[in-house]
Amino acid sequence: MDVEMMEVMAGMMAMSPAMSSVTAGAAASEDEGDLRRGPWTVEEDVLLVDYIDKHGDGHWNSLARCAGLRRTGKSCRLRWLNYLRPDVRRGNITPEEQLLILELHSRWGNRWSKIAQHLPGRTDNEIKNYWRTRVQKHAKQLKCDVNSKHFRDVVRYIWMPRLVERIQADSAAAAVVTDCGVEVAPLPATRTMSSPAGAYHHHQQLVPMPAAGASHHGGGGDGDASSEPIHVVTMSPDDASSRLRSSLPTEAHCAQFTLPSLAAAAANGVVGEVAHACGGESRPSVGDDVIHGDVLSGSWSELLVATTGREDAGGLPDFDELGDFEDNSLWSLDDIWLQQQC
DNA sequence: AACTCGGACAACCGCCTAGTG
DNA sequence: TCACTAGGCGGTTGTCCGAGT
Repeated sequence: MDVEMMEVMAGMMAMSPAMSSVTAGAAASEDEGDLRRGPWTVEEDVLLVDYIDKHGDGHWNSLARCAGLRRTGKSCRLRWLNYLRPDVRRGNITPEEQLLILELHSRWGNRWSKIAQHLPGRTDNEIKNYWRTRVQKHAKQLKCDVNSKHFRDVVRYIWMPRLVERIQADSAAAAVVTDCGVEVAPLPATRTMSSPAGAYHHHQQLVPMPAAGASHHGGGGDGDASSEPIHVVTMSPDDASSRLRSSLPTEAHCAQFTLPSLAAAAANGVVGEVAHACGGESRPSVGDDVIHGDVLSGSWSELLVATTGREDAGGLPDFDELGDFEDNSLWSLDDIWLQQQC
């Protein structure tokens, strides 16, 4: 464990009230058997990070023993993957990420780890939590099941277009004001977003989905829909020193998203691309209200009235006016993008 | 100021699958 | 072929914290 890592750990302790506040609580269960349970202490985190730093991960059960951790291998693995891993991104789910989650969930359902593969730095746990707390909340407001056709319609014809609108609006603002030192052209659907993972430079591309099994997770790897074009977002950390600091919420960076035309997508098979911008000083981003919450914050009834322009919308818009689509034909970003262009 | 409630998220649990002897 | 083990994954629970009353 080098000094830098220790500094990072201290920073993480400072930013994680749960971690610091539960240290005493975790000790209460320390004597229950040989294995500890409950929240991890800073000391345990240091042990785990230190060991993995020196020996790498994997073989979690033996790793837990060798590292001197009185934890199950599973617990160590989870702690590492969901919290301590250097490239874990923390903070609010951006509109782009929301859009991607909605899109991918429409394809794969609750395949959280599979979805997470396309959102670098985001863990399956985080995406799962997002879905349960945000998306299912909206479904509940609509008094319908999250997997129902009605809710899928709402997502496709209201939520996702609004996300796209937000992304476009933010991109327009970003074209005027950017603190990244990078010229951002006012292209459609181009925006600058903020992210708490400030230490990273993101190179995000929407490219054809890689072959099944390319996942670092190794398990599963079912190749369903693997031939479909899909977002693949890659990230490359600048340097080791910044990695864990990326979890600090005060830092931000900018990344530029570009969603090219369908024509271009059809021509080269690339649905879109997200160009990287820069790291830099933290500042409130454009569309901060969105980034810190849902685009669909506010009541659904208001939203539906606003969308349909009818007071008597009756809870759901008249989707028949919006075009046909098969019941089992879920939306795609292409559809949303096309709709926005009309 | 005290209390309640809901959101957010870390952590655990149980099941499944792949690998190995 | 079968049993065992490790790892992965999705579902669920527990806890903290902030907003609202």
